[in-house]
Amino acid sequence: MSHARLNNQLCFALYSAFNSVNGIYRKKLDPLGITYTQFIVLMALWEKDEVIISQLAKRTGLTKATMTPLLKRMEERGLIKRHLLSDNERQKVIKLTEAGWQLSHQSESVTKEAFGETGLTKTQANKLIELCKELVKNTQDDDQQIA
Amino acid sequence: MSHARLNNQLCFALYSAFNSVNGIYRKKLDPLGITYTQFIVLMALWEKDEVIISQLAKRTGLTKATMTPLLKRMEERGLIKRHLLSDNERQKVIKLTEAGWQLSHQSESVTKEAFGETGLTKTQANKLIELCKELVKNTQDDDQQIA
DNA sequence: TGCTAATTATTAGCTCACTAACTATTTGTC
DNA sequence: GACAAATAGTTAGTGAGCTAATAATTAGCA
Repeated sequence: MSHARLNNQLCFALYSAFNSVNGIYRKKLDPLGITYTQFIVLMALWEKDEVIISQLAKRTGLTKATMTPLLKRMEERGLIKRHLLSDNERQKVIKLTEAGWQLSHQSESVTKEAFGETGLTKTQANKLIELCKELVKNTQDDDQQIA
Repeated sequence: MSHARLNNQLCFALYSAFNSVNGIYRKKLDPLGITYTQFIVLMALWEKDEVIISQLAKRTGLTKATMTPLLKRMEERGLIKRHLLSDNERQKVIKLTEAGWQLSHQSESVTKEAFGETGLTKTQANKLIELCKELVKNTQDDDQQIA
C-alpha cells in the first residue's frame, strides 16, 4: 500500500513555492498592468534588447507557442514592438518601447519587496537559486541527449 | 540604469525549476491519462480520502475556483466521485473510485523515475524541499496577518 | 423569529503553458 | 535551378490558475 507522498515530493515543493512567490508578484505587478510572465520577458529584454522571438523563448524557458500570444498582448499594451527583419523574413525582432524601458525603474523595488515577503535570508535564497539552476541544467542536458 | 536581473531572481529560478520538473512528469503521467495537478490531488486523496473540496484545496494550495473544473474532469475520467453531504448541503465530499486507487500503484515508480531525471542527489533534493517549505510557510503566515 | 454574516461551491473572464499541426521562408544539395 | 530539409513563427485545442461575482446554505445573534 505504498504510494507517493505529497510531503516529501520535490515537484510539489517547487510547485507550492512557485505558486507562493508568484502570488506575491501578482499583487505587486497588477498595479503596473503586467503579469509575472510578462515581467520575466521584460527582464530578459532589459538585459538584451532587439532579439528575435526564438532567442527570447530560449532565455525565458518558454515555448514559441507561448511567446506568440504573450508578445501580442505586450504589444497591445505598448510595452514592445515587433518588427520583421528585412534580411530574413522568417524572423521577427522584439524591441522595447519607451514605456517598456520605463518599467525597469520600478523593477528593482518590486523584486526587493517580493524577496522580503518570502521571509528567507539571503543565504537561504542563494542556496535555493543554486539548487534550482542545478536542476534546470541537468534536465536541459537530458533534453539534448534525446535530440 | 539598475534593474532586476533574470539570473539572480529567486522567482525565476523557481519558475524554471518547476517548469522543468513539470515537463518530466508530463511525459510520465500522459500515458496514465492524468496531468501533474491531477496527480497532486490524487496523492492528497491517497493519504486521506473522503474529504470536502475546501480541505482538498487547502492541502494542495489551490483555490476552490481551480478545484471545481479540475474535479469535474477527474470525475469524467472515473477517478473520483463527488457526493453531497446530507448534514451540510453546502459541502461536497470527494471520494476515490477503484480506478483512482489503482493509480496509486504506479505512483511510486513515476516519482522515483522523475527524481532520477532531475540529476540531483538525495541531499540536494532534501535541502531544496526544506527551503521551499520554509518559503511556503513564511508566505502563509503573511496571508494570515492580512486576514 | 428574522436578519445579517460567514461559509461552500460554482461560474465567468482573463492569462499562461503545453503539444501538434500548419504556413512561410531559407538553406543545402544534387 | 529545383526540391527536400531545416528554421521561424502562428494557430488550434486542452488544462491549469487566478480574481471577482454569484448562488445557496448555515451560523450567529439580537
